[in-house]
Amino acid sequence: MEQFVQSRLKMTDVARLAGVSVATVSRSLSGSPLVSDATRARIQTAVEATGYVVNQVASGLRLQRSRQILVLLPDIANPFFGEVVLGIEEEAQRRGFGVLIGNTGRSPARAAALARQFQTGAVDGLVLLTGACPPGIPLDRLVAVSEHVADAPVTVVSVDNRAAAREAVGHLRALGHRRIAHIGGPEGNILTRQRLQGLIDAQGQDHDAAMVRFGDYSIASGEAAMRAMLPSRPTAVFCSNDEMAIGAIRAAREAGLRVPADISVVGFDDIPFAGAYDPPLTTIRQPRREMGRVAARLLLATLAGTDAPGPTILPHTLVVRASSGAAPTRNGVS
Amino acid sequence: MEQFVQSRLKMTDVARLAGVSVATVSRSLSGSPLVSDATRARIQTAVEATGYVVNQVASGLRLQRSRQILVLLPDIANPFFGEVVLGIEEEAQRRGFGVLIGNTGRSPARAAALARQFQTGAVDGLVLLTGACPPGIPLDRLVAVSEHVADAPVTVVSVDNRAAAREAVGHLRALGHRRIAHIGGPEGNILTRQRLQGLIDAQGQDHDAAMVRFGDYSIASGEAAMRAMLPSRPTAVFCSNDEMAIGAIRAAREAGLRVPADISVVGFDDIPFAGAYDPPLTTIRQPRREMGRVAARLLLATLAGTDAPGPTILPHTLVVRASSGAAPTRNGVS
DNA sequence: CTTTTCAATACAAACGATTGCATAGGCGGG
DNA sequence: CCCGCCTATGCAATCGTTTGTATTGAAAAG
Repeated sequence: MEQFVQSRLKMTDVARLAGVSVATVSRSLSGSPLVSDATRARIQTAVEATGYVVNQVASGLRLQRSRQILVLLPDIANPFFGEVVLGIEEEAQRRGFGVLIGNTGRSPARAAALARQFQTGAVDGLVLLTGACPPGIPLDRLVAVSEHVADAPVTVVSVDNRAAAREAVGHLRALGHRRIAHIGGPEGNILTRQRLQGLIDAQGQDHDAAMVRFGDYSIASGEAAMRAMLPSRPTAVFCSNDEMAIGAIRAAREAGLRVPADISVVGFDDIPFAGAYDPPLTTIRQPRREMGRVAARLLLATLAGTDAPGPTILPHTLVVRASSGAAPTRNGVS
Repeated sequence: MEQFVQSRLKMTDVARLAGVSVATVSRSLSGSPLVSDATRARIQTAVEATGYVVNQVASGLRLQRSRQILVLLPDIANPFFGEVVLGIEEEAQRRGFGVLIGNTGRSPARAAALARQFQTGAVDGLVLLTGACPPGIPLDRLVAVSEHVADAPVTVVSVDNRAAAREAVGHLRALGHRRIAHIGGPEGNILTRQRLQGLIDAQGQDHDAAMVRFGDYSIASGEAAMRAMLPSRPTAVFCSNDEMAIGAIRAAREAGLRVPADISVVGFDDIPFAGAYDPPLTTIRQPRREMGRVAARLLLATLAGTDAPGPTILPHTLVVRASSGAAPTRNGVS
């Protein structure tokens, strides 16, 4: 009834079985040319017979590297990150690196605890999907995605947020909207500022600072922000992510407005639910998988000492769906 | 322009600074009573002055444990898991354990690579949120959540899926529905079978095997399954998760049906988007955070050798929202 | 047949922390 | 005043790999 649990094998066990020293086993396993074919074969047999795998902890201690990277994200439940992580994994795997994920939960303490994984040698590098960078990480071991890191010249892989916002708002203006509200991310955040700036670029004279609110990227915060702005009678709202856009739609409906007939809504990110919502969300698609891939490529290149090539600003796409439509005419006749 | 990067400190550095041996530093840091208060204070000062943190890799090698647990999930983008992970982290943190997350992407190869983290001593235990258990992990280092593990008597923390399904379908029957379709998870899966059984329990004579389809928990698969079943004219559909329920709603609408006037939809899980959808989804809420907490508690207890107490079947809740309503009368008059 | 050379292997010292055991003082009792 | 005991500390082995430096044996060169 016992599960088959082999007691942890050591390299010495394999060595004994193959009739060689651990040095030879180690060299054989790491593909050194200093091992004869015959010996290599015997070792291979022994490894397979025992199911031995090298102890990464011991190896990591000796080599001072682990061939693992750690992805730090602020909220594992946020659907934006899934695809980014896939991109990272894809690229890491190709280079023989493993990927671990750490959830900081927006808590600096937890971020610091995870960063210890690095300082301690358990991982070789970090990909930050969160703006808060734990202290004490050398810059060449770090790449950020989407979020700029405060107070540190960390490489960031992202879209051109300002241009994307400009495009989103331009789309609304082309539909005749002028009274365009905005629900941004956390106030003060660089991303938030960039997207707001894009809105202002597009709105020009029509920009109304009273129709700007800030949320925390949650549905509830979008709902609250929208409710607060409804008295100003916007005909459209541009939201800094899709969750807040969904919240905005809910608030608008609660007030008896139809989307998009009475009010148009544009989101950001194109998370998987965006296209499935009713109405399907018009939004800015970020090339999330590619962003992950590029970030990993950059990080692994710097870890390897190679210089990291290629652009870090990736192209976004405006995805027009049913949540945005022509602005209502003044007398209510569309 | 250089970032402040302290070269990696070793315990010897701290020891030298405090004027003691590494042994004493080690003892002091691990709270041994064999260190005098004066020495302890001096060491503390030195640690703080240098910002030293112990090298977990070296420590792990010596101690043969890492105080880390690894959560394996099949799809990091699935919103079901977020809250579970939070529960796990909460409990782990309380016990001084760190939590890492591994994304298996339903690929056995990746699962195996992550399992190596265990075999290699980088993590002490595993929480599986995926049905596929990588081979070679001792049973007492494992706890599963929600999904049963095939072919192995692994402890599983879950709700009573059969009873929950029975309750969901009972709710529909109480609303007058008899022609109830079902979209399950992957065919053959234990979870899928349990929920199907609950449906059959509740439907009794009314159960129609022709109105059962299986999906892969994605919106698209729910949509496809629903489309396939619409010709059978169900008045309600019970889906094995919320994404597929959303897919079902989309398919129904595409066919010109109103939800819930023409067809009621019930989901499972109560993911964050369920309540925000239009219409808000009637669904079975799983106590996800608590499931995570219990799983972590169980795992850490067995790791510590303590016997793990308490139930592993947690209570679910039927959350009635607007996607379910009275069955339409035969002549179309409701 | 000796010497050089070279390929293949073994030896042993790291990597950085932990811990059993030895030891150095300090103190009380005789 | 000396001895034993106890407390606080140091020494050194250990965890499992990797790798620079022997070392071995055989083939090539003389």
